[in-house]
Amino acid sequence: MTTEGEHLTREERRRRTEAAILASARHAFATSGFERTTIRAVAADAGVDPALVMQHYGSKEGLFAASAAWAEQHESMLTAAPADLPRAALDDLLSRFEDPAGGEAAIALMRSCLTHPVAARVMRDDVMCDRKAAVEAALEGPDAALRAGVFAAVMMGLSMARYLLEVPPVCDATAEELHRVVEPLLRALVEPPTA
Amino acid sequence: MTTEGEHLTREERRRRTEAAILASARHAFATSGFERTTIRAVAADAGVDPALVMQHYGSKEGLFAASAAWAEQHESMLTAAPADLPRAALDDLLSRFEDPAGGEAAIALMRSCLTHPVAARVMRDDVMCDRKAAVEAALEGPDAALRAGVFAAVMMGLSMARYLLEVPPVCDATAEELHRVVEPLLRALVEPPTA
DNA sequence: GAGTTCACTCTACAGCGGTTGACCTTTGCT
DNA sequence: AGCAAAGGTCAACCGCTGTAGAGTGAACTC
Repeated sequence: MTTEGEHLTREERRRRTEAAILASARHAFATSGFERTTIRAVAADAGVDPALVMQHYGSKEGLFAASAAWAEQHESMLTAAPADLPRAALDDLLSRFEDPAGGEAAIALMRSCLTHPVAARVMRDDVMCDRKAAVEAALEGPDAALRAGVFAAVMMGLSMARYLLEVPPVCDATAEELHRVVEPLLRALVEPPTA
Repeated sequence: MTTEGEHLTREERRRRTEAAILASARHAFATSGFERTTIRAVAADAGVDPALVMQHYGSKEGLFAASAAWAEQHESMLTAAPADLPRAALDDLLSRFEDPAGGEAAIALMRSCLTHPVAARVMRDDVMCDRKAAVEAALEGPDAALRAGVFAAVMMGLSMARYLLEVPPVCDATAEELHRVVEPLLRALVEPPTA
């Protein structure tokens, strides 16, 4: 493809096509999941030959690994006091998915995390356990580990309902509404079990 | 297959092999998702020729439709007072997934609900919206619809973390521990927002 | 300005997987 | 017994998809 821009250095060309391929791949993986996206479709969308995709990323697995990613969680998740955790976690979720590139990468990971072994491992060990650890560190009292795990599960359920399944009331809600409804819920997890 | 039982009527034979195929299919779909399970594998596991599967269920989609299902929710979900909803919902979830056949059918549906169009539709429109409606009917106050939707999202997140992704602290917890940790959380959603 | 390198394309292979139609074999009816 | 029907098998087709290898033309080097 390479629009009619002139005088592109070789490396510049390479970077552009590589970026184009990656963008198409992210979109395809985020939309259709790993199994349903074909190298050919990605290549066509990027205006490129299928074989070129292989040359750049080695294999479909390699392309997926480069496309599906979970950006670092915000520092606020790690440093927040228990009382501030709910807000920090929701902010982290919202900003992560609204980011244009990172959002699709995150969606691509989630989309396949129930059916693709590597995506499942990343989701379980990296995303969920990191989340859990961050929350658990701030918790006290009994069931701290389980409460942290449930915290992570809730965030995952919300993300999937809002961005992947697109369940009506959740995917249409504004950020404010979500804060209003979800934060009290998370607070019930984070606060030491009253009584 | 057809173990060495004697004198089976034709219809009886048919029922048995059909049941064997369905059991294998449920297991395969629940374990690997729609795209990764092959008719051939299902047939082999059931000790049957692949073509027979087609004859019984018409197509892979038909087999999936027969395998992935979401049993009716317990009446308690529909008749519970708001204060009892959390317990009813958790009981519904736990008993649904521990049921030997229904559990795999439910897992099969969830496993593919992010990547298979029909499964996604069923999950969104039937499961989530029914759940939401049941909860919403019991709620009052502002954001009732959204709170009901978030309620459904939380249940989905828990199910996936526990039965599909198998995230450590959540999948190892006993029913009692889950009740102890999750119910207060749901109560925060169900109770009218205490200003 | 000639040769090399590198991005890129074309063509083809090989395997898999859903699906089909012809065939066999046992059951049930008369 | 004999015929029809239904459960079940076998072999094959056909399209798709990941992947590999040879080739091409433009960009860089000297």
